[in-house]
Amino acid sequence: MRIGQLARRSGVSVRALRYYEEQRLLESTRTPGGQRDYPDEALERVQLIQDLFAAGLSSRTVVELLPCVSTGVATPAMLDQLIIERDRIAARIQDLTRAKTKLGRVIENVTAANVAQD
Amino acid sequence: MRIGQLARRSGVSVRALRYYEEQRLLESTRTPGGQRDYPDEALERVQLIQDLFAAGLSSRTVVELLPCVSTGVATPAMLDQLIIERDRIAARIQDLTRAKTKLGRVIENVTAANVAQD
DNA sequence: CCTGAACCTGACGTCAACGTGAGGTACTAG
DNA sequence: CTAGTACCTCACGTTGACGTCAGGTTCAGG
Repeated sequence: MRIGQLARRSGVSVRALRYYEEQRLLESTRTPGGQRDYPDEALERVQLIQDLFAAGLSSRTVVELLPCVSTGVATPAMLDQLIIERDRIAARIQDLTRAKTKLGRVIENVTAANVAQD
Repeated sequence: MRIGQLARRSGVSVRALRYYEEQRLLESTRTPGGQRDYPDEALERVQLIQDLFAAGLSSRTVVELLPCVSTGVATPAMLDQLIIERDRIAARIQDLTRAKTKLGRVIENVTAANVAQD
């Protein structure tokens, strides 16, 4: 599969895929002409990368953790890092939940005020 | 209260507080000498700003929503925006929860493998 | 009066994850 | 063989929320 197709299937830009390769998050073989060629598994991989990015991990962290995420094998240091990141995500969820609750209350207030006004 | 004290109390940097003012998120009166002077309520305000930033809102969005967040009065457009942001946060929580679950499974796998190895 | 800490205003630097040309090469259909 | 599209590699631009340095001013204590 070439880069354009992978981009369309995964929903990320061609530029992003090249960036992932630059950051060693994603590999590709090359055609004799020098164009990138991806196996089908690349799609999953890209989606995993996107998930981790969406979770706020940096590409540096992702590149460190990808091996054990895909193979299930990790050094103690990698395990520590995994736990750190999971906890960071959990904390972030707490933050977001608080903010959401706050906004929710504001919405209730505003709605109530508007209804009262009608 | 002067800017240094507000910074220490709120846990944000002096630079950040000046930035908030630049973005019209936070007001201050000035001493005759030109130094910023904050009322006690500024502390709450800063914490609210931080919460909204942490929730991924931009300063532009925050400056639009702050009035109704603090006063409880909103135009229909503001209400729409509030709802949009709340839903965005909810979606983000979903993403993070998925990522957390994924990492959690990886951690389980790794831990199981390591235990088996012992 | 004088010093050291805290403050002031510009204004340029940073960082990540790409976007966006520029200028050239590879692949595919007819 | 020749379009037209997809692809390639630089390499600079973007955005948001500040960090940081320069050069000067204000404030509190002794």
